[in-house]
Amino acid sequence: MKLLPKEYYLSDDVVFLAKDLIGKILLSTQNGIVTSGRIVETEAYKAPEDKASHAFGNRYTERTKTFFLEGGHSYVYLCYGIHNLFNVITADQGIPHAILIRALHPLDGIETMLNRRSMQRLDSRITKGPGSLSQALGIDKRDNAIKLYQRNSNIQILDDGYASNDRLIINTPRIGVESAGDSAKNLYRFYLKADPYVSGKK
DNA sequence: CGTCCGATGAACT
DNA sequence: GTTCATCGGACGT
Repeated sequence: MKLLPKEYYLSDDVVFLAKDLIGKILLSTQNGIVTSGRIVETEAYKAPEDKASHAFGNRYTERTKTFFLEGGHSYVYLCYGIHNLFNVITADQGIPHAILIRALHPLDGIETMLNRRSMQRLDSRITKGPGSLSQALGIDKRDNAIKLYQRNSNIQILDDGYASNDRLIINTPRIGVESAGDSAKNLYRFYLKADPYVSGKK
């Protein structure tokens, strides 16, 4: 079980990293309570040329300034006024690439996740979809712009040796970006085939 | 099964 | 005022 080092996030190939993060473990510690899950679905956002990204055209606002931090930081923002969406910033400082984590296969702290999700019984909706997984892991705006590669961080990404490359990873267009013109056609979404926690299906 | 829509806030026209 | 990287409940087939 190894914490991904800062260097891991500095690649300028955000599409490769989106695929490579499949199988890694996202771990959240909130008030001393640990919850975690294996990443089974991601999407790359390759600004400045990507119209689907908040940082399209290097747009720089109070919200998007996080994109311009060095790779290895988190980017958490409020979507549709309700859902906190968790992203990983990649590449060197000043290059606004990001990866949205869209689904997890739950591992630790399932009881806590059930409580946060107001669910009685475990089913795949617990961490299926970017808003749902953030709620399950207790992620909100306080977790924005933190360093994911430090041992004392509330959010960390770990590699336990799970060989995701030996499994079938599907590559498709992204979800919910129809208005992004040609950028919507890019095959920037990755997911583990046959995993029940992948979004967009039952 | 499917489609529709409200919730709710940040950023933009 | 409108749009938006979403979700879940309501209702029709």
